[in-house]
Amino acid sequence: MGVTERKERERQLREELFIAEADLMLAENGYLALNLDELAKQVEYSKATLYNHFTSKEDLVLAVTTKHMQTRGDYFERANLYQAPSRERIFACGIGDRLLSRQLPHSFSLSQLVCSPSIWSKCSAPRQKLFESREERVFAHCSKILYDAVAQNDLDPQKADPEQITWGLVSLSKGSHLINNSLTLEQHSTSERSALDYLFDNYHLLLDGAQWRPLSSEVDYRNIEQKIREDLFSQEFAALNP
Amino acid sequence: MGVTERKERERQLREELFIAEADLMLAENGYLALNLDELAKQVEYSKATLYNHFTSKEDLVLAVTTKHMQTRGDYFERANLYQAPSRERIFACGIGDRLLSRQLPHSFSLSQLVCSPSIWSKCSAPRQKLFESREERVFAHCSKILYDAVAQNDLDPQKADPEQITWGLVSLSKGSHLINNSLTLEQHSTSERSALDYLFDNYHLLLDGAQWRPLSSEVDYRNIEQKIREDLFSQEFAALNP
DNA sequence: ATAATTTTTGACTTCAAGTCAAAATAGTTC
DNA sequence: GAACTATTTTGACTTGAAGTCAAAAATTAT
Repeated sequence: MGVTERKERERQLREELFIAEADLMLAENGYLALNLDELAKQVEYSKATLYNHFTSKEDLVLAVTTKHMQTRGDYFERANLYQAPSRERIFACGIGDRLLSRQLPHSFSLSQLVCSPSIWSKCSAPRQKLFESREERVFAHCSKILYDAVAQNDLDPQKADPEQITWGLVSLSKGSHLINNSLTLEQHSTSERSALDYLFDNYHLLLDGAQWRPLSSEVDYRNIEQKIREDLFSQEFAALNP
Repeated sequence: MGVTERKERERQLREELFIAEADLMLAENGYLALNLDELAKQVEYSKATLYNHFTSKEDLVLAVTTKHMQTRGDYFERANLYQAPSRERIFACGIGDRLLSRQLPHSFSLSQLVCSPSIWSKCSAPRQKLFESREERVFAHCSKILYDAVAQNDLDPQKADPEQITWGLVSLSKGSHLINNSLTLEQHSTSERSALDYLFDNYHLLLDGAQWRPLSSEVDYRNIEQKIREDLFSQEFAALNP
């Protein structure tokens, strides 16, 4: 008798509906403007039903963010499995990251928010665990690429610590997106380009500094960027600008 | 008759008291836990008096953050006026930045917060202007150092765009602090060191990538870090660990 | 001393998160 | 298919904090 299973499936579907709708609203107006009364009306359930699924507003936001992190993991997996030199594979992670931030411009500020103590502490333990495992998966793909880079002699761990490089790249990405979401910082550019426009250039500055071969003086990473877009993310990029 | 002046001075002092107390409370428990009823009790004024000074809770937080930005500007000014090669001066900015984040560990998340649309839009125009000018001052000191680096032939603008480098360094700093404040990200380190511990190493990776002379293969920036601490920030660092 | 002005405040409104007992619905048993 | 049980849903409620305002208190001017 599959009644329990069917019910569970329905519950799952309902939850996904809630998460998807909350995602839309978050994309629209951000966390502080997210109103559960409004969301309840939108999904045509009562607010109390929402609280049947999520322990708090924060818990709901964590669920949305976990979904985003799943997608990031998918993109990084593709990058990791890509048949290319290690430096191209790590670059592909960056391109996937950038793609995600175009598809879901609010994903960066959400994951910041969710990892801050005041939000995190109000989330349920199961959802915290799930988010952590999704995030772990993202890091595991990075680490694998770093490991291969050393194994394949593209990177000398004596010259630059692989873990350091990982944190450098993550910092660059997070920082650039942060600046991009900031209302004041952008203004200090004298050119029209801003932190996010320079992100890939700065990746390569850092990787050149670490002497991760091939250096950007040896190959043209602008062309390689195009190649990676086509090889790994052609559908997604095509769908971006309709 | 200096009655108006005296009153203005008293008002100013009162405001500083409010800001200082709010700063303490923010350092303690963060933005979401900041309660204006509690703050009013603490400073022994009514909440309505607080609203006589600040148009909203957000406006108060912006005032706190502006004070922090003033200090950052002071540190960057010191770095800019330092009699040393350009690369040491830009490094000194990084050291000042890091110092500030030790003195005021909450300053980073506050300035993030304040520049997000939902907060920024609830602040008064005069305080927005003030914050922007404080931030502008910080950038102006950076730009001056970049300009000098090119003028003194330490940096070739053909190889790496000075504006790009600025954004790279700012991204690295913001990103590392962001990670440091995140409850989940830190866990993915296999060593005990984390993003912030690697920050200066990554600065130098980036600056080496940009070929900003002297390269870290030519001089020992660990020693230079000690020198800068003593030359520019000795008092502040001494006061840090009581 | 008194009138005018400014400052301060307690009591209020508003809004959204979160709770809960009762109603509605679905499933089970005879 | 009626009666009983379990689960799900909900409207109406409580709570807590931001923000408002008219009146009281304090200060200054005449």
